[in-house]
Amino acid sequence: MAIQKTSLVEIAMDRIKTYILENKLKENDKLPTEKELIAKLQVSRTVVREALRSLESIGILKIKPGGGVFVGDSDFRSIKSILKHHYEAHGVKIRELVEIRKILELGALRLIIEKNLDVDFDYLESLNQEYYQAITHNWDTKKYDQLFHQHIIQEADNETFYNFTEVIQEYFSLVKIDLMQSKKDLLASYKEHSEILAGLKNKNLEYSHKIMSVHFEPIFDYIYEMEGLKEDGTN
Amino acid sequence: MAIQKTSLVEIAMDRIKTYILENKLKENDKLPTEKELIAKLQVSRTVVREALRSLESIGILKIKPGGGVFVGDSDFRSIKSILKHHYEAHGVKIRELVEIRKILELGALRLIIEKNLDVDFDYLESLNQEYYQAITHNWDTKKYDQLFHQHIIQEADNETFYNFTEVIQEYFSLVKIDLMQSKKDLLASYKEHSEILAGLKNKNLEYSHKIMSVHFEPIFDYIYEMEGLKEDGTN
DNA sequence: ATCGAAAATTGGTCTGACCATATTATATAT
DNA sequence: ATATATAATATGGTCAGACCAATTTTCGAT
Repeated sequence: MAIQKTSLVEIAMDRIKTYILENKLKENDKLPTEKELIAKLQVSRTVVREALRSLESIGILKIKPGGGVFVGDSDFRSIKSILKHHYEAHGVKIRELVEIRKILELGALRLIIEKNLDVDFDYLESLNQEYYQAITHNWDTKKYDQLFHQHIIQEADNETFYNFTEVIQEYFSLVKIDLMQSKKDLLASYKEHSEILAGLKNKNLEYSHKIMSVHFEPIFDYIYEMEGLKEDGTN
Repeated sequence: MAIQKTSLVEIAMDRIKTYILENKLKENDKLPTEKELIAKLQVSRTVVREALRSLESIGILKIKPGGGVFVGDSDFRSIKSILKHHYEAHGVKIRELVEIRKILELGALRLIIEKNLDVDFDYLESLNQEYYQAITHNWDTKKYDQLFHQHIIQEADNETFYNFTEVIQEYFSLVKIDLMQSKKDLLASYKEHSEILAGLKNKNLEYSHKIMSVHFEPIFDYIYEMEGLKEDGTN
């Protein structure tokens, strides 16, 4: 078993992370300057800078030239950028992402109903009405559809779940998918949204699950059609 | 709107990422040396090094002292380390993680049945038998239980789904949770595993979902009890 | 052809310098 | 006294050159 010696940069990274935790620094709080860190950690500026850069690239820090070093936002932006590169390098099967989204959406419905949560139906219905307006006015509907689904997940009262879903959604948005829905399809989609809300109102898990499944069907149809038309596994 | 000038390091990072993509470098493939990158990118060694370090910290590269720079494994190790820090800084509600796990496991069952996948029941049953042995011999059972669940997810034929689940699992493993199951509870758990497999064999989604839900009940009971005993939201 | 020592390559760290931007202090005008 | 413009300072960004440590390659002895 080869014991690999830890580099000074890694040690510095750990100590800076620990510094943040021990001092309970929150987002945008200021860290010691490079010069101070050099004194504290007793290493060269090279090491301090490489450590800071690394921590910045994983989103833990934010470096403002001329200003100082600050604690970064915990918005998982760095995770999204990692997935972006992973996608560009390896591709991803759209089918897999859609399957995941379906599972998550079904799961959100389950959480809402099983935990007997109060849902902001007024807002969800207003979102769906905007969706309807977009459909009838031939605007871009995708945005409104997405907002609706996103908000249902938000209603599941699970922040971690919501965060992960957002990451998946970001991943998903990298993939070009144009499933050219006719106005008839879109109106059906709108109707399904309404029915899902009805299912939620009645706390009918089975029904809302059924409708949500139907709601995903055209997407799967489209995907299976696509998969039949090409060989490479990048989409 | 403030246009922020991009630093040379960021530009270098982009160019190196692009280099990997354009040359279709795979895991462990070698990149140009620092010296060569300095010549290629026409920047100082400082910039090249900070760019390489940053790319290493997000898992895209792997730097071997004395050896060279290589493409990193795409095992999401960096994402896990980001989540680790996020957990240490913000904590996480166990309830949320368990809810997510339940949703994912139910989802896996759904994918297997809806896609009519062939499942390696022999292996799953052998895993469950090991679980049984561990229970009766008073060994540590957690490992075997985990293997069983992990493999079910693996059977869902969705690599992205599996990867995300693994990340969640890693996140989960950071949390200390000891739900002290009695031998009686464990035997019930073992039985439920068997019933889940039976449900899968019969392609009975409803049944396997029901058993899986029951399977999670003691965990939720434990968690709700815990939540009642403390106020801080860190667990 | 094999093995081992020597040499070259490669990344790791240190120092000191200079630049650009942001912040702070100071002087000035009102 | 306050507000504003200006200068001084602090901070991160980049560059250059040097030396160290680990790895890889080269090459001679066997």
